[in-house]
Amino acid sequence: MTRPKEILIPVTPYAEGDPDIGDIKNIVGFHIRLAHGAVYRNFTETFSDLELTQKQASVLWLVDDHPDIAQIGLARRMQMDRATTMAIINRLQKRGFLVRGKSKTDGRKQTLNLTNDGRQALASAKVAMQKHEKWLQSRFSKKEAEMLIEMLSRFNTEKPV
Amino acid sequence: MTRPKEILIPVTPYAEGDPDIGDIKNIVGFHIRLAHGAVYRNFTETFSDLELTQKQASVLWLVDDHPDIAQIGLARRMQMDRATTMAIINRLQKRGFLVRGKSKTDGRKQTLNLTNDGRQALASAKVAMQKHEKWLQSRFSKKEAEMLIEMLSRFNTEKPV
DNA sequence: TGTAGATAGTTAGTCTAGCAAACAATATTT
DNA sequence: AAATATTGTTTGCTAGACTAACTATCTACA
Repeated sequence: MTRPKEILIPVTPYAEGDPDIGDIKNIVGFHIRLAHGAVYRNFTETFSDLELTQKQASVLWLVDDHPDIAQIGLARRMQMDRATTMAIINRLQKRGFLVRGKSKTDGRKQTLNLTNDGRQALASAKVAMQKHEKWLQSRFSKKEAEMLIEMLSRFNTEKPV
Repeated sequence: MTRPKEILIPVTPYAEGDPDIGDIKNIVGFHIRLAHGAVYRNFTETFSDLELTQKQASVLWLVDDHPDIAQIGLARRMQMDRATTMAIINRLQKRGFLVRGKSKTDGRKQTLNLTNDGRQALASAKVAMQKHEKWLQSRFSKKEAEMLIEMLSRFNTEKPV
């Protein structure tokens, strides 16, 4: 492991002055991206043994929480389009973690359910997730974590009223 | 534009109880990913005329802020590896937005600088960024936005002390 | 009822991005 | 002087996001 001599923290907490964007340090989007990258890297490291990505683990989790869910339901919950969802489901199916079935109520839809292997993978994933979340949440008090989640969820609303 | 009949907001603000991860709704990583996705999509929409990605716009901005910066400097600031940085620089160079030069102080390094086209693209990007940030920050008070940035930046520290 | 439009899944193709591994050239350290 | 580190580069692989087209099915309404 080589440590860079100069550790550049590309951010300052915030800047004084008016909110216009003279400085990249004040761009919320920039910070979301950096944070996402850091979280992604830690996730990948934590899950390297399991060989599951964030998306894949989330899909396993959601399918387990919602048996017989259709791809479109997954897509909505994870805010992905159908094509992307297909690709992810295909990968998980190829590894034998879930199976597609026929919906009894809607001929267009299929049902998704975990296999035993899938359930086992999810169980391992939840253990790893605990470690990952610990890494994340160690940076925040419980109250702060709640606040962070609440603030992040505001991005997923259609439009602020 | 077809609107889904059922709009699924995949989150609840937070859940009561202890912080262990029985529920995907309490996973910070999950929310970061969703938020990042939403921000990314709005960015892409806002920047569709300019045909610039988040990364590309950020690189233009940083090169403008730091003339003669080397690729490795950019990589550190944006937390990318060298290979990824290469690819992004190559794309921007191919479009004539920046040029590579020779560093006078270190034979291994190259200098990056914007061309006139690059400066022009950045100027347009900053205008679009203003719109994008407005979309983002409309969800937050000024104080909340500052808090959010501060909290997000905690992910980019090595380890919490 | 019958038809037009919406929805769900699928496939193919394109693009960005991340990363590992290797290599050459240059700097730094010992 | 030799060993090690750093920087840029190339190649190859992977995941993921998106568009466009197509089929099958369902829904709505004239």
